[in-house]
Amino acid sequence: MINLLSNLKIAVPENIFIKDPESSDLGKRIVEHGILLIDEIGFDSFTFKKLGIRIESNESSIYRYFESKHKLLVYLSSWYWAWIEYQLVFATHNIADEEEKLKKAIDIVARIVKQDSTFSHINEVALNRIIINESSKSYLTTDVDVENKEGYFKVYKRLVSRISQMILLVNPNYKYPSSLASTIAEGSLHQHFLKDHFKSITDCDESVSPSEFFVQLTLSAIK
Amino acid sequence: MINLLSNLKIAVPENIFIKDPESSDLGKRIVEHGILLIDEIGFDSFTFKKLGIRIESNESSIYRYFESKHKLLVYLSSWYWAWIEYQLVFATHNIADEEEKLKKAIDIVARIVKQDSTFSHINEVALNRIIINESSKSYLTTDVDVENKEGYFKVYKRLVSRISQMILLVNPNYKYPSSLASTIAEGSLHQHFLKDHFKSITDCDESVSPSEFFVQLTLSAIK
DNA sequence: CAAATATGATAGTATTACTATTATATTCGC
DNA sequence: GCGAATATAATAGTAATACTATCATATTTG
Repeated sequence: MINLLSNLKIAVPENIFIKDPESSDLGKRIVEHGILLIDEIGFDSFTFKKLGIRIESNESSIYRYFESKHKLLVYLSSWYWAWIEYQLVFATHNIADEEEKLKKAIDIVARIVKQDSTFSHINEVALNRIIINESSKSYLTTDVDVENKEGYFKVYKRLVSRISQMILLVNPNYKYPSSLASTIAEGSLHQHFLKDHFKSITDCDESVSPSEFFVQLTLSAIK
Repeated sequence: MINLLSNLKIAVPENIFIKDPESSDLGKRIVEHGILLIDEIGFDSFTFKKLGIRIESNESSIYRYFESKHKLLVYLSSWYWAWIEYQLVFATHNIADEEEKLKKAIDIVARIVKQDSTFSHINEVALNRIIINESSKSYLTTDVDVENKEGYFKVYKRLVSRISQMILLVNPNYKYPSSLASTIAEGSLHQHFLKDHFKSITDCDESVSPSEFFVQLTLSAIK
């Protein structure tokens, strides 16, 4: 699988960036070290100036790729969800039983991420931490509706819709497939956050995973 | 109920503020118009300078009540959850049946807020919108762990724990009471957000409420 | 090899999130 | 009713942020 897919590129909506960071060496370094720096100091403290120093490039050059740090976060979120979607489609493709398929899908969305060597400049483990800690800041803004119209969140919405479809294939009469799917996606990030910071209000730990919890929740709700 | 409780004060952890805003007229105006202004322009654009102009007071005076706008947000979140907790305790107190009790509790946490005239300077409807749109920013920070140790989030955690206890009273063998409770609390805010901005990934609208969805989800999971 | 394109360096701007200081009101104890 | 304490207001100042603009210098390409 690793070698088979070495030419694969994760597709992110084109209007999120000014210049495609995948198209140049500098672009890839911006994304690579952008992920590492946001993971280290948090999105709020992150600036293009600090990133410029880190990659020994110039603030002004980074602005040629992304209009703002907010757009970089939207880019990283889209990349992450497109990558999860690709894993989900790949892993569920040859499962015949619809219920098994759904269980696998939930597991992929809710599990903790492992490094994927297919995309050498992306540290998926660090990116996963960013998604857990920062991704909601990408849409909790006053411009959500404008940016949503521009398609900034379509990758995420498409993934949730896929899960929603899978739920309906297990039970075509279930009344809340979209709400359940969005609860699985957002809720599993939240459970990961809770186990790292607010342990008293989650049951998730080394022995209980968010995947396990959401599989039980989902199957009992729809059956 | 309104007159009965006219002396009631919602208790917020004392170390969140420098000076208790409930203790003076200016303090109340800071909270009152802080809510309205954050609701209008969003937390990210909100500044103490703008609030000072709005209430015809001085930026420096506001800093005598709250160390930063972040602390004001933590204060507002705590106030909100303490207010929800009080409603929850009050409304479920005389329900004998544990399942009915839990259903009522979920409804109170997940329903859309109506104005409560008990606290005249607080616009609960605007505050509810702030909680939906901004409250996760109060804990998605690099200092969560420090602030958590200081007790900044204890009101929220206590509310989730109450729901968790109620779940266990319906089914003492259910494996994930805390994760389910935290999913209800956070998830219902998220569903409200989705119905306002990302309609395609929720089933909630005028006819289906987040309360209804989470009641069905919860009861089928634990029974 | 010239032209186009990419990157780098520098400077500048309005705003933010504060801190510090001093002045002026208001309230309180006696 | 007065002096002291406390609350609020006014002003100034600071380092950092989130950019924009301009010009210079590499590098690539046709």
